[in-house]
Amino acid sequence: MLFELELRAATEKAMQELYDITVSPDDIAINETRKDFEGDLTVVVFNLAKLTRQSPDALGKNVGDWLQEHCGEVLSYNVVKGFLNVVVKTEAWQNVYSEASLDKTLGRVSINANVSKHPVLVEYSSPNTNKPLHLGHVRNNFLGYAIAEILNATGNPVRKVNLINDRGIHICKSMLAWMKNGNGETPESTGIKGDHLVGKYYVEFDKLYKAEIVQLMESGIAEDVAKKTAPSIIEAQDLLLKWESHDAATVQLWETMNSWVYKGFDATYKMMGVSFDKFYYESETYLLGKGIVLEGLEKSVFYKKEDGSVWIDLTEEGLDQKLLIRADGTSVYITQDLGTAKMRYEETKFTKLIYVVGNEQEYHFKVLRAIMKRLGYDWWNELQHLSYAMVDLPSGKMKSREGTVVDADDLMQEMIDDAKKITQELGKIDDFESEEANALYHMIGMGALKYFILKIDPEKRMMFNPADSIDFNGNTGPFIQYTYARIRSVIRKGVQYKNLTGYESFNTVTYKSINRKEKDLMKIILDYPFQLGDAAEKLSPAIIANYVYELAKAFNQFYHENAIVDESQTDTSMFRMHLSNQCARIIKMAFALLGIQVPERM
RNA sequence: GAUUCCGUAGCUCAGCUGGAUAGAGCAUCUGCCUUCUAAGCAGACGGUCAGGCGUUCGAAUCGCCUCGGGAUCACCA
Repeated sequence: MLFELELRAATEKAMQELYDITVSPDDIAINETRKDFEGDLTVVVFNLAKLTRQSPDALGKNVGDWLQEHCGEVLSYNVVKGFLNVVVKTEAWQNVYSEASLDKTLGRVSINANVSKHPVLVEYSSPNTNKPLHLGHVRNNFLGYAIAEILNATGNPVRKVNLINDRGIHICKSMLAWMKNGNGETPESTGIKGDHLVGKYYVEFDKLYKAEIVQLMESGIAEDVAKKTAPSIIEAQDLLLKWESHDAATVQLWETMNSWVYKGFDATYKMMGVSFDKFYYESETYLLGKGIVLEGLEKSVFYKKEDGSVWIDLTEEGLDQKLLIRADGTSVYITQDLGTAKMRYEETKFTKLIYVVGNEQEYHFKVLRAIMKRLGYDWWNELQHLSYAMVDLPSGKMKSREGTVVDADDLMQEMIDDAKKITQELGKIDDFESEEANALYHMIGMGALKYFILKIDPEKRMMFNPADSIDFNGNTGPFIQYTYARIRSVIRKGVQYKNLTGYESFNTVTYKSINRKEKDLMKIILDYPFQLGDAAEKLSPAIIANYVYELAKAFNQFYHENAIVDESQTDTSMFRMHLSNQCARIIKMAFALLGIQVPERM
């Protein structure tokens, strides 16, 4: 909040001079003044009053007098039931507004001036190559992309990385089913997108496997035994062993099927509008942890059991004993992660490594941090887990093996189709060429989907009901895109018909008759850098999303009560054009951070 | 069982480092397009902030307990 720090400091000084009492700045509570009272900022004086043994009202009055006398920015004040409401001079708002609008980034650099040259790594997406992406991945991808953009906007160099899980039993299952029933099918021969084709065989494998289990159980075998001894799972495990021993035919099929999947993922990522600076593949990193294990044993951080398995005891940290190397010498998932983290640090000297991963892996990342700390890497604390909750369907959890998923490609296509339908019904862009129109449908459909997902706090589980389509009215992406398009339209008309050029360099300080809605809008505009800083600190794109909504709403209120283009009042028009333009700039910039584009017309 | 996250209007969500009368959107109902884009604006309706106890001048917000939901506690990844 603008002027918060100044007011805090001034209040502290007032207490010192008036009462000779030293208060810590943390003890001074400052809020935005509620709409129903006069004022901009409010000092809550109850705890200060206690120190002076005065009534809150009397103290409020004394401090208010002092502020009015000593602070150039303070116009007046009023005290209501222990709340000191301070009115900041309009001139002061205008000065800051004028300065901020000259800044191309609207104040972003000032937030974080002394950042390191070393990058922040954001790892997200991290798909398995045995099935197409679904709604859960959509949340991951949107979040990861947005958080990388937000960190970048606050001055951090960012690298987006993707660790693809391309090896393991899951891909062997798809391979096996394809070998048995594939008849040489390819994406080209079937016209099916590569990731979907491979996913189809994964589901087939699972059906067969389940049927075998049922059969075994009917012949009197216990469930857990049946699960381990079903012929198809044995075959899949054999296939994995063959892969690990570099069997040529197996490796070739693995490469072929993975290449189908990558082609499919590329298309999906492109549709999503997300990108990566670097891809890592688990088939290349899964052996990296061995060095860490040796190091841990040497430092006696790890210990070896009689069977040869390697462990760490984390009970002091409130965690458990954790396995790092199996008795047969193979490594487990966390061992790979330890090795990968170390390699990345050596490569990049990252200032932070942010893992965008679902909250079911919170324990895993606690363990990861704890082990790195024990091993003495002082950057252990820079490993951060951006944890997000699952997406719920009304029917319960999504299970890709059972086919109860919302497929990412289908969902995006539906959103774009809905956008097309609604746009055509409104009939505002009938003059668009088809290519231009399709780009707009894509923009709106994806905007609706991204905003729908990103406006929700990552920590909270979100409910998605495929039966109710995502809204295009109210607190939605299209509402905000629409506000942008409307501003652009008004500005175009102002320039075209009323010759209001040069509004961008209009000296806004000279405009004296600011009204209530203009000021409200100005205050929200000036809050942008603070919101951005908050979003970066909390790793929460939802803060940006909710802020832009407030901004768009404030603009719409202003728009309805004030004529922007008015030939008789050039100054007023110029000021309002300037204000509208600033508003549009922020909407565009902030939405870009969320990966959402805005149209000139819709 | 242990750890952890969550529970706010019929539905989807803000607000949570303690502050004034708890906010939006959707849904339902009512107004506003021969002035700049009505995907908009204005209004009505809708709340025991899961429940209880405590701390405090003050609790949706902090602490404890209970209830309800999720996740995790694997020689899976």
